[in-house]
Amino acid sequence: MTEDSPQRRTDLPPQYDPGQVEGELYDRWVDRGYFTADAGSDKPAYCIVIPPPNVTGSLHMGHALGHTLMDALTRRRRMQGYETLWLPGMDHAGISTQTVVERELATEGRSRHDLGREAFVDRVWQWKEEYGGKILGQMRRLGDGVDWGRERFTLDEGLSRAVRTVFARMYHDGLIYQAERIINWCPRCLTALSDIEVEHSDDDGELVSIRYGDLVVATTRVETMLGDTAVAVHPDDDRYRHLVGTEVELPLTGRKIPVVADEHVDPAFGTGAVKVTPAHDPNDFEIGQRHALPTLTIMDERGVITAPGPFEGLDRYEARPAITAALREAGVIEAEKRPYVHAVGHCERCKTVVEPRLSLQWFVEVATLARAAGDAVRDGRTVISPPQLAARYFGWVDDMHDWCISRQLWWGHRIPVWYCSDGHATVPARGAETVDPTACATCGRPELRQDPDVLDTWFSSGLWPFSTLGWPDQTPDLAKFYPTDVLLTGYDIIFFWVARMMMFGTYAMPDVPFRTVVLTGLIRDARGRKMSKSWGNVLDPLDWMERYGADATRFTVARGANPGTDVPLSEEWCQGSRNFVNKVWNATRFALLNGASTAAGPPARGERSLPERWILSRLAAVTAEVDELFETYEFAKACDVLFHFAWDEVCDWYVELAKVPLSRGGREAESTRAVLGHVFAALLRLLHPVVPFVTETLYTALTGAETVVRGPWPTPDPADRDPDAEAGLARLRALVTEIRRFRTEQGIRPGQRIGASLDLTAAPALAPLLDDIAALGRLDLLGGAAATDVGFELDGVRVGLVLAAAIDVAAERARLTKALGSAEKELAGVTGKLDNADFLRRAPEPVVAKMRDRRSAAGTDIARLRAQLDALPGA
RNA sequence: GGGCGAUUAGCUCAGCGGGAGAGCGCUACCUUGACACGGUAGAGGCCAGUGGUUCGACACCACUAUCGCCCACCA
Repeated sequence: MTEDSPQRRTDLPPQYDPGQVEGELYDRWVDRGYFTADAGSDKPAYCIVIPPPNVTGSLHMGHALGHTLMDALTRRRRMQGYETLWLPGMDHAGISTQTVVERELATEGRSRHDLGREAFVDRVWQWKEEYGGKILGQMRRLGDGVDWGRERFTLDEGLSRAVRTVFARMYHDGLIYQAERIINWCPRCLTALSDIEVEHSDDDGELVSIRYGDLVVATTRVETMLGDTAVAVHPDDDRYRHLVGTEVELPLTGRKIPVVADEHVDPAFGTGAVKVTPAHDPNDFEIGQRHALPTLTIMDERGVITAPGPFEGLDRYEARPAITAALREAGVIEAEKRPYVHAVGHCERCKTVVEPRLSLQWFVEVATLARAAGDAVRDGRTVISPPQLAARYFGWVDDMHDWCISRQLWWGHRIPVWYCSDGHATVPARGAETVDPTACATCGRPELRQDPDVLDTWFSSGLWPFSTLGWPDQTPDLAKFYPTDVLLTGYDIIFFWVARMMMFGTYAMPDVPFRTVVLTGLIRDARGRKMSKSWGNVLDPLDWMERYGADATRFTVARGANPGTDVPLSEEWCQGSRNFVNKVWNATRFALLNGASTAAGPPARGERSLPERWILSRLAAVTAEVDELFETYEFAKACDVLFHFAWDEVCDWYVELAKVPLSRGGREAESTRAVLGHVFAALLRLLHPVVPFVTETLYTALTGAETVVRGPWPTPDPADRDPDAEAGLARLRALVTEIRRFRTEQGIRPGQRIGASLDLTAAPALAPLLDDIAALGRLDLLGGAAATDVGFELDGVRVGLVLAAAIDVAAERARLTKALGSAEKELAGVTGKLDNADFLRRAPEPVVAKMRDRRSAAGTDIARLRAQLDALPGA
């Protein structure tokens, strides 16, 4: 087109090729600094910190979902003129990473102990530099608009200072303590685990009844009997009351152990008598505490029996049958083994059955922290979206056990506690938290050694929202961007992470870590199952991006993201998204080929044709709707609204209607070009947060602008709303559809004409259509696809469904009769309502009005159908 | 053992007091100068069951059934 300005492009290929543009565009965005935040800016701040993926990690569908949504939120705010910061980074992922490197060492036939601590940690860093952070490149591929200049790692220098500062302060505030407790122990990883690193599953066990002197106890853990130091019964249990205070003999050992009375025992379960093993069971430990029972450890850290005797050296699972056999031989097995399903804890990382183990560990006392974390949500300083998931959050923070934070690992933040030779603990002083102590705080001795253990990974990730912004220093970033605006993550880590950030944030900072928590669902396959390697149903976003493009991948996950519900995915969905992206591509291409332009802006309201009034009205409505859906994190709906507006309204109707004036040229064509340009520019901007690449390519081609990344985000113009035009188009569409249906059902060929014979005076309801059509000119140019489909002419004001000679009169009569029947039924139903006094009295006025409309519409339908029936040949 | 949620078209899901919807799949027709990664027209549903509230219930309430998920130290 001759009007094209030089920088605009019209030479786009008929199929969008994402691979060709995505990488180049991303680099350009980064190079131009679009994602770089300025803490000194006057613009309002908008900040999201990324949930740090594991260094060992690779981008999976869960990331694709979360990152797409975070990117969309940030991109929209950026377009709106906010100073946006989306801060990237990674988590050192204690156990995971250590395990990966240990496995690598194992292939060389070595263990971490062969290397020693320092060399091993060096080795992990080396691994991290070489192979870690693969996911960062994959984030670029997805289009994540993060500020790479602010990338952080949970083990980097600044974050380590934050960890030490918080630890020391909490210690001095009495919120961190050391204690000997029963903790969850993984005999394979050889470390303590927190409660949430333990997964429970219902496993098959066997309940064995064993006679201890005058009592019979039932247990699923026969092997721990070697460590029994009592038998407990309920204090009110009359069966055993006389035995309380006496002693019974522990089989195989000859040891005498006391019978104690304890409320914990359920008299209705089993025999009502419980063996008590304080060193190997958390309940028994507490019973032991209450009755001052000795703790007898009979198993080492690998789960091997250490009690002297015939079972010494056996693994716990070898010991169980061996001891059972010995008990049977001793004649103390009371009943046959009974199958029994019970919940068994497994190590989240390696699935090994967790062993409760008595050991000295560091704990966070959570009561006050958890209360503060709960209150922050209760009083609305932080909002959880969707709100129904707040219940889960409260359920957890309101009933939380103390958190075991020490791990017997080497990869992580070393616990900042030093011991003198007398075992006194020294923690860096308040105000000098990052300075290593040089003398024991208790006895002044100078020789100190640091605690060998490291902190739970979640300790450092719990500080993420402020440690990444520079805390404990008072940095400009912290001042500008804290509290952050949104924390977006899957609902599965509400306990692991969200609650912890809330605890630390409310403790260490003057305000909450984030204003809103947006929880997404989990990724599922097309049949709603979890994705897992063993099911073979894992979908890979990298594969999708390769074959369908980053935009299609993003649109697919975003379109599935209904708040708080799981996101089913399948390759077909992604193909659909790819098709949609291509549709947008081609429609914009059509606009470009026809000289669409944003230079002039849409024509004045009084000079707009019906289709122009209609599409601009719809654009205003959709803009407002999409904007609101973004505000409320309704991503799936926002995508759905845009999908249908773009495809059904812009492409299928407006573009087709636009062909009429475009073919005529002149002022009408000018006006159409301006409207096309305006509508497509707005549509591309609305779509940009979710599908950034294709929209950038098209927007710059259409407008000649440097980028769409900087906006502006469209704002709806309420003055464009035009209910009359929307109603007019609805009538027009209904008529065209009716004509097309008639042609299809009658088997009328595309080029074949049909003549008119319906007298409009018999169908007055059609009259308003004529005005609409008259405004458009010839009906045979209506509606694109309709152009040849419709194929008959508007004859002055006379129009009609014209029955050609060759139609199947009987079939048409049958169809019309059926339609007449349902119209009469509708009329009867609605009339019945309107004759109902109760209805008229109680129903709200709009409802009544709607009923009247329906009655009137049914009436005209009946008249029209009768007229058509009468018009049939042979009537 | 507690808590939460689901049950709507073949599949995956929206709708949540007044005319049953979408995507994919399916049927028929169409190589139409943006797009076959397309177009047009269709078929397909006692909205899990039973009671209740209401002028009116797929939507609200109660119970039942089935299926999920989360939490949980009854051996």
